[in-house]
Amino acid sequence: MGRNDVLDEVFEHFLKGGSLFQDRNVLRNDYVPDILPHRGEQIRYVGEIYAPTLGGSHGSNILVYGKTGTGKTAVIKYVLNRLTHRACEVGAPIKACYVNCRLVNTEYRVLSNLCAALNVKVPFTGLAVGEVFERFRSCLDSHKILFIIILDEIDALVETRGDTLLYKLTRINENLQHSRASIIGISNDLRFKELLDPRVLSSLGEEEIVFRPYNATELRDILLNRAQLAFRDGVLFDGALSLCAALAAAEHGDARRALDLLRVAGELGEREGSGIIMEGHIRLAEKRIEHDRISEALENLPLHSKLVLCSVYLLRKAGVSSAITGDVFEVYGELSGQMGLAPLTQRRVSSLINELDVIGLLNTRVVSMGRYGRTKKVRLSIAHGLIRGSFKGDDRLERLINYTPGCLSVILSKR
DNA sequence: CCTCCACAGGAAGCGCAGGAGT
DNA sequence: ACTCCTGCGCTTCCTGTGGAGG
Repeated sequence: MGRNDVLDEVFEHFLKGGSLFQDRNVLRNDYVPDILPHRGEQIRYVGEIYAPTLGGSHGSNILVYGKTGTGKTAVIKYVLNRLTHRACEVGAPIKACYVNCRLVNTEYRVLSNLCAALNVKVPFTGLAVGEVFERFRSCLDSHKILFIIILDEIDALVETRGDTLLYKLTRINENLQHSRASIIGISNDLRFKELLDPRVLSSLGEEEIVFRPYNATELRDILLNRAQLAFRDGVLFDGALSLCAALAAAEHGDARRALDLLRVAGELGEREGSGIIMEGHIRLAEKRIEHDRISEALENLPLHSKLVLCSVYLLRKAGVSSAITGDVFEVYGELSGQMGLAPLTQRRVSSLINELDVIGLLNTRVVSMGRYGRTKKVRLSIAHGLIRGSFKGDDRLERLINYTPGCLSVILSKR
């Protein structure tokens, strides 16, 4: 004893019940609760579609739409958990496989995940897609089951890879003797349908379900349910749930967001040693979540993207509030030179700028300046301090952030 | 109304790493 | 050892375009 006083203190504090939490896992976003408030209708609908499978008939394909945090994934997972459970009891051969297409974002990897669900090992690269598909098909057939494939964030897959995999999957039943496959596609993007081949759409969209965003009252109910499981009694100030609900409803009714707020607020309160979660903790949590999101994104950026970001920053510092692609590329080129790197092409840099826009680090807008061309206006959409902060620790980058590119004077003189 | 700028962004394809089969 | 496969990051080449200025 005595060596690690600080840690011992932290541990003791935690063990003695300094924790506000009863079970913090309940607030994690992969948790599937026993009760899904305000989704009874959707649960019933999905249930009705799949109930006949317990009797041996094959299920329809479903398309599920709705923005993030509207309960799509939770409802589907919930219903299928219950279904497979029940299937076990009555001896119906049903198996479900969940794949998140944003994480597993190529045809090949999706297929290898499906194979893994059937206990078939597939190398993570090396085989032709057709070969993997064939292995999957024959293995599925030999299992003699109904295989329910859940493709979450399916829009991400179709946007980048097209719908060939979906086409093959929707037609796989034609080549199965003993098994059936059924597909549930979950999409965040309501316009997702437009990307699909009509044949795929008609097959995949046999049934469609749209999840509306939650309003503040509904979010409050969800939070109430979870908070009762997550926290000890009496640690939330009265308006806490309403505040989280209101903040999340103001975005677009994102329950995940609301739960994150609550969890982080709890963690902040706990660390502070406060016995109760106050409004201030929630406000702080909101800032913290945003801050963490950005720093994490910044730190994981590839080097050239950092240079692009740095270029926009330097332009801004020199007084160029909204730079155009050409300016950014010029500064970027100079920075690459300083680093001793071969610069990427303007085409590539243009794509990097778009990627940074998607992550939310940059703000871009395509504008036409008439005689002076059609281009993209680029602005930083985060605080400057965050960029400087994330470059700390790498002296090459730290030097760049204080560098004054020679081309700046030319750019400035043009406007 | 036409022109023409400064790009946007699609398409194709290249070189590489990592793996399978032979 | 060799060939063939894929995904990935990138380049090259390309066509398309909104609107100020003539």
